[in-house]
Amino acid sequence: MASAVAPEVASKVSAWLAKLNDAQRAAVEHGVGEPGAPAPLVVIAGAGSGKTNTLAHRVAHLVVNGADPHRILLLTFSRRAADEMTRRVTRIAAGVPGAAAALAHGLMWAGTFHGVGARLLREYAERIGLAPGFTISDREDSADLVNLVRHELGFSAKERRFPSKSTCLSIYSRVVNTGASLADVLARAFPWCCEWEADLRALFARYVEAKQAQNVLDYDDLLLYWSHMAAEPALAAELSARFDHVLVDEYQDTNRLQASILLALKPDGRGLTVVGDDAQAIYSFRGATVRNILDFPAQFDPPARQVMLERNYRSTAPILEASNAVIGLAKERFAKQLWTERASAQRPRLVTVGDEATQARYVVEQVLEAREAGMKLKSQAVLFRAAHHSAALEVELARRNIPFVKFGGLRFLDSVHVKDVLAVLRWAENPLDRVAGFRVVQLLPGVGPATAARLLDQVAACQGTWHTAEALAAFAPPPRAAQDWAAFVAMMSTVCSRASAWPAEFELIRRWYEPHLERNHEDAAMRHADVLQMESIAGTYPSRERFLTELTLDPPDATSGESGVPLLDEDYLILSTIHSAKGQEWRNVFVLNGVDGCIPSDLGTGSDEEIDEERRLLYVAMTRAKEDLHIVVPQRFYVHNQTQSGDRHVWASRTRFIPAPLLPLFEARAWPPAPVVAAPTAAGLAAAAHAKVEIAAKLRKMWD
DNA sequence: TGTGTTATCCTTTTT
DNA sequence: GGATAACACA
Repeated sequence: MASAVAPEVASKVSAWLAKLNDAQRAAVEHGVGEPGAPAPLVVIAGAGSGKTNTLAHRVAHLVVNGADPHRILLLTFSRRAADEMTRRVTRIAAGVPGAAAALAHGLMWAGTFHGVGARLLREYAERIGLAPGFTISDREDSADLVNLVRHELGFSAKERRFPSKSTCLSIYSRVVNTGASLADVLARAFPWCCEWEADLRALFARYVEAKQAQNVLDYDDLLLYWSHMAAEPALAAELSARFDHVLVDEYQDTNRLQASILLALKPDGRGLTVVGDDAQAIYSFRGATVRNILDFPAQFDPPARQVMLERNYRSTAPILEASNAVIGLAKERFAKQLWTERASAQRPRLVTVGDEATQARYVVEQVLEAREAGMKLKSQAVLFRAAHHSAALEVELARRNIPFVKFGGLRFLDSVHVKDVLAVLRWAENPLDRVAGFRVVQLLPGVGPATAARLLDQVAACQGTWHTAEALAAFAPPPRAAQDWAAFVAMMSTVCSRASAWPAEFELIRRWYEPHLERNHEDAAMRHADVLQMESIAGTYPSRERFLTELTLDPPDATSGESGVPLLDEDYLILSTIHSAKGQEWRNVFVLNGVDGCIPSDLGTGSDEEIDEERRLLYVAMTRAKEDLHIVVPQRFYVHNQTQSGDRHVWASRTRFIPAPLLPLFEARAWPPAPVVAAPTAAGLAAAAHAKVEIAAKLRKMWD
């Protein structure tokens, strides 16, 4: 194949190959130009080893050598990663005539497992007995449905408290994603729920029935249906033949179910490439298993080719040494030692501060200092284990008027008002979506769960004969809701019949919703602004169906410290959970709360595996830094979760992942620097007395 | 049957 | 310190 390439193209290809190191090049060229589909390949790519770049080059290389981009499936961890990859591939292949033309529409099949699953299922829906108009319910809606079922089965009235709706859903999800038995999952991950095994089984059975009756799929279903579809002999060959190359990024964070999909698509592994780093596996809480990548080669006969990328291009040597040392203490890991040529005299800093407020001030001052020295805010990031760890910092940043964008944690979509509006859309899209309908009708004053249930039964009963709006009009509302009923029916009938085009119907819904919003919420003005923002986002999607699907699968994940997201050309600081920071890098990185109880989280210290996962989390955080790394250790820590007694602090100790023998790899210091204390002379005492007077005066002045 | 109030849970990370 | 469930009342 390569020999068929024109000379000027060949020289361009060799130019980009020359920029890669030997291992990267081996990964890029593997099997390309040989007859038949390439043998299976696994790339173990250390942090900062140019993994994304290598994968992008491989895709581009395949395309330049004749692969059809429409027949390449690229599975990434997030939508953002997929877009980034598509951009790079297009850029690399630009200038190669045939390839550039083929890539004019980008990569058609780049996305997350869930996103691609949703697309395939819509396409094949009718052949697998699924109504093509299915809606996808997010975590919260799925939990609400579990809750409905739970009440229906009478489990809410048990003498001993039944597990909460979200616990039930987590258990269900884990069973589905790991392929383990319910008993195993309960024993290993939810030991306190073992006594409920039989009831849970009944609950899950009803939950599945309810989803099917309502034409709703949850996240897990997107994978589950895909996996069953790919295993179905009638469809397997067709699906498998559809893609010549399947490439998977971040393979260490995939679960058994996802691995089974890959295997069904490419049973002999030919055409399959997976990339990942076992040292960065941080998603076992959602069923991911590092065994997927470790056991990948032996799955095939002959075993998959294995390429290791160990040269780090990102961090300076001292940062890398410290990171290597931290991960080196893990129990089980893949032998690999990252190295770099980027020398620096600056070791990572281990900074002890008094408390969280001081930690916030330290970060802000260091950020501004770096900013003064010419480092943009955007090149700096603050990382933390849990979303709420940044609370004190956010206050300080707001106070000092420093713009920031936060990734991870609470989402736009989690707020009640956003969910209310989405529920209207989802109900219109899918009249059988009971969770959505249940939510919508109860917005009307005078309508509660009982009336809502009656109404929904009636809507469901006349499916096929009547439309939703007609069923609503025929319903006799309770007296208190009578006044609002006509407007409600009018709005629903316009939206259901699509009498108003997308996205105009959004405005219709907003206008209907406004009075209810104001009646139910004190802070209606702020919430109203969110709804308006959602309206403008909605305008960027071609249809209601696309809007709903993509919003649940890929919710906007950044929240801004300012009102409204900062403009793109504006400079802002990045705040992010460590999980959301995966795959990214910054020149200057701060890790908050480097203490036991935060990293590792005290909720994750049950088993050795859990502790090792927390260790990898710290490793991921540290390896995001290119030039400077600060791990901040507050000594005094406010206890959020305390019983009655109230205002307690706890004395925290440095994270166990940086034990004493590792300290020489860090520059340890305290902040603010301890003042040089002179012996208490008479003059000193006098000065101290003077200071007291000044403070007292200041306090009084506060109220002038 | 709907709603407002109080008590009690749980509290990580995300497609 | 926030959401959710049980409870009492209208």
